[in-house]
Amino acid sequence: MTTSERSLTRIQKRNRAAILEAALDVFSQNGFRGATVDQIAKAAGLSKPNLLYYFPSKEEIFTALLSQLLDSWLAPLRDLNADGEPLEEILQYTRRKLEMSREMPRESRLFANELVQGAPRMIDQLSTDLRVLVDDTVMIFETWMTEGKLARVHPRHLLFSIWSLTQHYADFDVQVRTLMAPDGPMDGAEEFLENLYRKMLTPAN
Amino acid sequence: MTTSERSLTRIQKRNRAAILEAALDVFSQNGFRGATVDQIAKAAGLSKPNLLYYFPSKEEIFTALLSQLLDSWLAPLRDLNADGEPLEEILQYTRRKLEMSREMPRESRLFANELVQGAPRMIDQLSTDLRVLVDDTVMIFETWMTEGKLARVHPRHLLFSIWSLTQHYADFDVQVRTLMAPDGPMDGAEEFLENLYRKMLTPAN
DNA sequence: CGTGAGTTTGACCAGTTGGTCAAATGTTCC
DNA sequence: GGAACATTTGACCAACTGGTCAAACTCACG
Repeated sequence: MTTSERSLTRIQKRNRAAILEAALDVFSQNGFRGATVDQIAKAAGLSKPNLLYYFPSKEEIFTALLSQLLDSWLAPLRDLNADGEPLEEILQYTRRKLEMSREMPRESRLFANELVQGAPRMIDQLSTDLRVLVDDTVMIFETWMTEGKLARVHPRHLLFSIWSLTQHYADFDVQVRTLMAPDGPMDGAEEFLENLYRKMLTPAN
Repeated sequence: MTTSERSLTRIQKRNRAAILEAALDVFSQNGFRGATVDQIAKAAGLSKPNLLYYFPSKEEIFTALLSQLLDSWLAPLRDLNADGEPLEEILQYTRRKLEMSREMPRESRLFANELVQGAPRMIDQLSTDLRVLVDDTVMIFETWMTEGKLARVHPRHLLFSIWSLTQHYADFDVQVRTLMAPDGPMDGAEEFLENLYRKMLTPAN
């Protein structure tokens, strides 16, 4: 946030929020380059010059949106409790990520879109914030494994697997939907994932 | 293929191939809308009008590329042998998909880009060709499970899991690379996946 | 070689897009 | 009620983009 929340007019608050909401819609559907400022403006119920009165450029809308979303996107991982029961913590995290695929598919696709094109506007945050968070998580995983509370697997690939197995349902929704029909796209997904991680991660005695 | 391979000039063959190769590069990096005809032309070593002499439009380049690639992309799945040893067949398939992520990341990203944006130019093939192939595969999986040669899991989610766990490494390469450094992005991936599928799919006795 | 078909190109066009600007309209607050 | 400030808009612009076209050039082949 460049401007402090306090100094914002009633109208500024409403319009900035509407713009970011509209931008999420449009960017997640079309990617950065595929989205037009006009589309976003229309979706936000503003004229293009009016939108550009609130954000100086398309680029700025996008980065504002990214930094606003990244935090909440990563929150479940931060909530991982090192003192909890390892397998249950991981299952809980997986469930939350799967739920986010269902409830926040636009956010998932926004990141997917950006990542698949090399994440030109995200690399900095990836290599700092996310990297740190992942390193911390990996240490937790390793402690659990050393203590014999979790089967030994590569901790980073474990994390990737959770991300890809859950976000897949949001990012490639069209494909999943097509191939699951007439069932709903996520029918049975939770059971599948719970079984997968239980079998893989339950320590051998 | 609209034109039969036979009736093509030496030059036509060379240039059409160069264009498709260049198009794979450009489309996979930028998505359909993000790619410009000029970029593709330059990458193919042609002028824009010259490129448009071989393909009538950007759209046509893209669809030609898609239909050319989809077959080879799905080949490993077609090769699944219903009479083979179930677990080994699946591990073999997983290994091949992982190898394709390493060796053909552009193809993977091309499809990912398209799918994440709702696959407007692929839906037909998804709901016909791919759907049939998946249905066939599901039947094989179900036979194996009924015979007790494979632990019972949701067959469609099993397939999705293989796709997402392997293609992840190509599609989100930037992220994986950043978070795996200083190790190579795919170090340990094969072992991780083999362990995962063995543990999940080995039938309980 | 020369001729007709195949290939290449520069110039061009119309539509789209990100962004600007001055003027008009609203809002706030004394 | 009006001055100062915030918001909104229509008109506009330059850059980019997909695509066209006629003219020039190159190549295969008799």
